[in-house]
Amino acid sequence: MGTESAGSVLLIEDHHDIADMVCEFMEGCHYVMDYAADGVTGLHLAVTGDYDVLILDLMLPGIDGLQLLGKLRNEARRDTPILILTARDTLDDKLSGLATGADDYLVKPFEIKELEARVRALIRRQRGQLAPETLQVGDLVFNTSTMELRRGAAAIKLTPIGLKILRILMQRSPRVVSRRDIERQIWGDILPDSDTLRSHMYNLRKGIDRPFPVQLLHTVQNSGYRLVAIDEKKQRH
Amino acid sequence: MGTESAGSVLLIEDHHDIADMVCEFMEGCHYVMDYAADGVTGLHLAVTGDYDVLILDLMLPGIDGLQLLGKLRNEARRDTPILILTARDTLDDKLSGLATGADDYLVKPFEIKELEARVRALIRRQRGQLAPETLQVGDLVFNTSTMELRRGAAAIKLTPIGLKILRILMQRSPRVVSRRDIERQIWGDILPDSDTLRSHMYNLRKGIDRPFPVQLLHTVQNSGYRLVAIDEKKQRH
DNA sequence: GGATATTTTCACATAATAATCACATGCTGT
DNA sequence: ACAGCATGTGATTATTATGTGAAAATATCC
Repeated sequence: MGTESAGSVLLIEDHHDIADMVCEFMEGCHYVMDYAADGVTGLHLAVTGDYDVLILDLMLPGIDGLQLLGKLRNEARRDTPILILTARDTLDDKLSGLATGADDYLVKPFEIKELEARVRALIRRQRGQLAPETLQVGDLVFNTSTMELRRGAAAIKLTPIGLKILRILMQRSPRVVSRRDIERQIWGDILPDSDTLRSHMYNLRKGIDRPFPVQLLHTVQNSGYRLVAIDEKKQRH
Repeated sequence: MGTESAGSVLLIEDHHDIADMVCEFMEGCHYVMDYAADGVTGLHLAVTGDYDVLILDLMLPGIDGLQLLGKLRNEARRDTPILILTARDTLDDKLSGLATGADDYLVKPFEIKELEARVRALIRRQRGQLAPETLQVGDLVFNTSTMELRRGAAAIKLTPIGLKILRILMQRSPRVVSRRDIERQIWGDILPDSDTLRSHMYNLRKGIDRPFPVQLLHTVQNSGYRLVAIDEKKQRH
């Protein structure tokens, strides 16, 4: 069952030999390939279909590749990521291709592996798979891009510093994070006079743990704190 | 008015001559540039700062560029678009760079204009500027080509800056947009002396929220603002 | 050039958050 | 059991962030 698709790709290219080679290789990498040999067909497919990425040759029978690109972006208003793959290698070609709305530009002759790597990068970004915007520990979910925090169904409100501390703990979970580490990340080198962190940890715990039956935030004497879902019933030194 | 920023870019590069050249050119194109000459500084800036794009050299004093990239993606979990700019030109270098999480890879020596075009493409995609002409959040609809704005049946009139801010917030909805981010997109790096944004946010809120029962514009202390329709039901504290 | 619209600046109000403190509780090794 | 330190608890105070509204400065339009 390992045959999940790596993504669907439309290749618009009039050289059959190159097209075949690309399709074959990409299919070997689990992409679902579609193929158009001329601009009109290509544009039509690009508008109607739902591809993760387009690979576009610039010199096509029918419509010129740049025109196609322009139409797709400005008229059809599709924002499918586009990689231009062409023999045109002058600076101006690259500039106008990227300016018209392409996301990447690769010059022939090219390494097929590089093509695949660039396509993968485009898909990865499109899907937002780079850095998941949510951190999760147990049933605690922190969406760092909306700053929403919830445990199970309940929304939780924390203060800015509380959130910062929580983020650090979630990032390092299930490891122990030392007080000093937290302090340094929050305040840098000039720490407050008093042991403020204690209060913050108290309030953090009040927010994320007190209303719930299972504790996530654990104190490790003399070491620091750790955020973890599992119980330590097994721990019995 | 006039000096809108094209985006903020962090350049991590240990060759001062290249760095100077790049910064100078990019600033000429209205980018706000920041610069780190070694890996540690670069990583720190990348994690704490809030850039539209990173340009990363692979051979750095301190941390290796690939390590930096990995840490940024996997530990700090930042998804800032990254363009690798390096003299390493083997296929394997490119593959591992892209695989580790880079979005683009440009080999030295390079054309500065191509670098700029690629950076621009990354920012364009990140900001979703190919977005549909009508933006919608809840019952708030903004037609960006006619500049018409309405909430439900009611037409709303805003000032130019108000509209710009609103557009930024709508494009990124439901995400939090930091004040700094908004300020940079409106004023570039020469900000007004006073905290003008506050007034604008006040007026924006007056325009789009005050006459209506459901709030769309939410303040997130110490982070920024976000525009969302759905609201937090029950909160605990 | 004067009317109009927009932006910036300011002063003050309010809300939210952080620092500090005093005391309570709990753990650790002898 | 005890001393000594580490951490929890919660209230109080200080500080900071943001909201509010108007007035001054600036740009824009005819």
